[in-house]
Order: sequence, then structure tokens, then C-alpha cells
Amino acid sequence: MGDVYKALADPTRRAILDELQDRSGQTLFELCVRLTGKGFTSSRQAISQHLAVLTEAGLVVVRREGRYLFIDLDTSPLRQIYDRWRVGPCESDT
Amino acid sequence: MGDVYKALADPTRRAILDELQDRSGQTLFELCVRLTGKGFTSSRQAISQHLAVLTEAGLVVVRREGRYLFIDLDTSPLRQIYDRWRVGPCESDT
DNA sequence: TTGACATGCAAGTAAACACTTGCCTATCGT
DNA sequence: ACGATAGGCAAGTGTTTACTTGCATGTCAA
Repeated sequence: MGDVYKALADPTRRAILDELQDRSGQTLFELCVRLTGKGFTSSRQAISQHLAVLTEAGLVVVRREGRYLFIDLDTSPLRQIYDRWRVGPCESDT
Repeated sequence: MGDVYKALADPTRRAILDELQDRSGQTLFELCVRLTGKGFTSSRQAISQHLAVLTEAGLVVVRREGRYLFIDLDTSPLRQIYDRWRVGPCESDT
């Protein structure tokens, strides 16, 4: 399985995760349109390659139906980050 | 300020954070020795450059005393990751 | 069946990145 | 003062990465 940290290193990939958190189950084409609308200039191919990285990292799950590719968010791989360096997410600041 | 995500993208930098979490306030030289002991082959210059990236990201704080450079861990910039994609770190799994 | 639509695949390019090399500065012990 | 120690700076190198370009595949509607 791929590297979650490396997957998060790119701003466009983070924007994809943001977009999927806002609306999971989007089509690749939808994703491209909405990212373009938010100022990202990435082409479809670029986004497709980013999705491959995110899928490798387990942050995204992909299912193909007909000619559509539906993309779902899975944030569970992020937990390893939370577990590795405990910043105390449950404790509030003083 | 630098990019926290990009700072975490490198395995050696993550090992530095691990090492500092185990013992914060280490010297650069100590850090080099202990990382070498754990199988990392990075030179002092390489580690110094990694520290610059970590410092830029706010994950590490550096103070110079005499000829020693003391390095302290600061995990607080990680909180932005926790806040961005809520994976529910406080809820236990079912 | 034909054409438009949604996506896949692969080679090439330019920039970013991690690391080395070589030398320089500053501090401490003796 | 002198040598040894701890670290800094900067140019050069090789690899990785993000992106483009061009074409191929598969699906649906008419």
C-alpha cells in the first residue's frame, strides 16, 4: 500500500479530498468541473493521476459503473497520523 | 510559513519527529547518531536540511547554545490536519 | 450502428527534491 | 594559542514528481 503522507503532500490532492468530503461519490468529471470552479487549473488526466495516488494510499475508493467512475472518500488511513504523534486532539487548549 | 504536509512527506523527516518525540531537546549531533543507530544513512548535512524544512513547517523549534544546536518537537501544527478531515479521533471504533 | 461522452494508458518534459561535496565559522578544552 | 568539536553555507548531481500530449477503449443515446 502507498504512502499516506506522500499522498497528502500535494495541494491539488488535498483539494480533491476536501471536495470529496463536501460531496462523496462524485464522478471524475464532476470533480474536474468543481475543482476548476474553485480555481484549480488541473486537467482531467492530472486529476486522474492524483486519484491513482490517493487510491494507492487508501484515502479514496473508486467504483466503476458504466462509463462513470464514482469516487468515495475514506479518511480512515489518516488515523495513523493521529496515532503516531499524539497532539491530544481530545484535550482542549488552556 | 512552510507546508506541514510537505514536511511530513519524507520518511527521514518523520523519523526525526519520532526520535524527538522519544527524547525532545536533542542536539543535532545526538540526533544524527541515534538516527544512524536506527538504520538511517543520512549525513549530518542532510539531516540539517531536513531540520530546516521541519522548522519552516513549525514542527520543530531550534535554539542555539554555545556550539550546540538543541532541537525541540512541536506537534501543534499537526492539529490542522486533524481539523481538516474529521476522522473522529475521539470516537472509538464500533 | 454511429457518434458523442467518460475515462484509460503511455511516453515525454520541466521543475522540485534529497543528497553529496567542499569549504567556512564559531565554540570549547587544554 | 591551538586543535578538536559542532554546526553552517552553497553549488552541483541524480532521482522523483506533476503535468502535458496524443491516442485508445468502452459506454450510452439516437
